[in-house]
Amino acid sequence: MAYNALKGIQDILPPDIHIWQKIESVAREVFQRYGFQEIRIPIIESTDIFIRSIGETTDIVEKEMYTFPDKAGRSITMRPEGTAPAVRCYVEHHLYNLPSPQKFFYSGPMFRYERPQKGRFRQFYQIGVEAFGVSQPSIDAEVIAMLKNLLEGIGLKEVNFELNSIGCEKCRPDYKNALLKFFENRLSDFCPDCQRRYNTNPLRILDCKVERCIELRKGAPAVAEHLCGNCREHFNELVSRLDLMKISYTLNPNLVRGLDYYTRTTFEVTSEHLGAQKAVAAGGRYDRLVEEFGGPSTPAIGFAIGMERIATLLKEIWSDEHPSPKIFIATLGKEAEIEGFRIAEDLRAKGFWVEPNYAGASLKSQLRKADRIGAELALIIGENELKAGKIQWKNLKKGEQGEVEIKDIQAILTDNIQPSNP
RNA sequence: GUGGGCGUAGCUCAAUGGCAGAGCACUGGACUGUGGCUCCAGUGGUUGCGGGUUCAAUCCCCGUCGCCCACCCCA
Repeated sequence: MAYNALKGIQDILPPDIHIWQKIESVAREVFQRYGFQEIRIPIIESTDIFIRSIGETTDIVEKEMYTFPDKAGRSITMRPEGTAPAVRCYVEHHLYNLPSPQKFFYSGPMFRYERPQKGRFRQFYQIGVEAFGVSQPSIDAEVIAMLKNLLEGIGLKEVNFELNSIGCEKCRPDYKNALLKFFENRLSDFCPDCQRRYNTNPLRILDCKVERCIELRKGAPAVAEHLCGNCREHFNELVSRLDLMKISYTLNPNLVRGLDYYTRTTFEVTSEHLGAQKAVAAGGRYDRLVEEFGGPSTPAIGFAIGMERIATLLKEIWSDEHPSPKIFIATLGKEAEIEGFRIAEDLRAKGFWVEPNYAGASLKSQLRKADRIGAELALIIGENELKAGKIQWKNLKKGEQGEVEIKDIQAILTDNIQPSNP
């Protein structure tokens, strides 16, 4: 084997690709009902865009970005996530001048230079949505409902919605200070990672899995108690909307997003059927980001779905469903092969998936192939049939067989198979 | 970046310091032009790569590359 795909980067082939297509088609259908329109945005951007939005001290920016100089020496980065490019797009095209809200979705690969593991890759695919221009919590609830409908639409069950508010630029600093104060004099008892987090992202200490740290942080100030009036009201309203829609969720005060731009609402959908990387979708508000990118103050909210993780879950549900040919044409001899070629084109024009026999082979091996590729109907053309202007047909699922004049093929097809493939 | 596990046929995996195997898949035959089931045969390997120990290494040792899982972090 001369070449392999790069570490953490994988090919997606049939039959897996059919699961991906299913996810994408359901997503499009759901997004349309909620008025989210597709945008196509680049996979490379100026490096600054990600540093400014995600945060200079985050792991993503510090060590996970594919960054390189282009031929003119500009620093280019392959997008590690989609929100920052979407916001850049929104501001660049002055979309804030259009009626508010503007709601978009996009899909495609993201890139992070990480050590791969279950559910984590260096090139991974997301479907992302962003809604600009609404500060009311109703859109938070709507976006979460849309995500729920999407996941249900593709048949995904047994997922948990987790919800939190991390406050706004007014109340988050207060909370952070309260947290720092709480950890200050017992910091040396925490694990090395938490001691590092104390400086980089103290909210993350709340999420540490080390048992000693879990014990030590009991009694730490809760974010809910430090939200300002507006943020508390926003969160309460969101929660009551979700209750109204009978969407079940778990309040998780430790749900901290790693990206700097998040404000207020954060949420995550997790599954227990995955490995350590169990979030299948996640998102939140980023009310400051548009302004930071040079646009007018514009609230916004979005989420991203991890395609590989969803596909992993769906693989179990969607085990053997994949498209297969409807008709196989088996022929014996050059003349028959040419006639079969003509019939194949005719049937394809009528919308059927037709597989011919390309190379000469025994009828036995041709029918074996027809069976193995999952064809429903075999058409057999040999010397005898050519002379008589007829073909043999065989229903491979039922085992029934018969003979029909070539001009009457259509009747056999409608008796034996569906008129077209999905 | 850190830690652990694993690399043998297309796939899933055996094996022993002494001829490298099975199942599945693929091709053909039993059945001159009729699939699935059965039976038979065939194709397919520098045992990831490099070095070392040894009369002899797929096996033991060292290095290296790759994959997997976990930590960190995140979709």
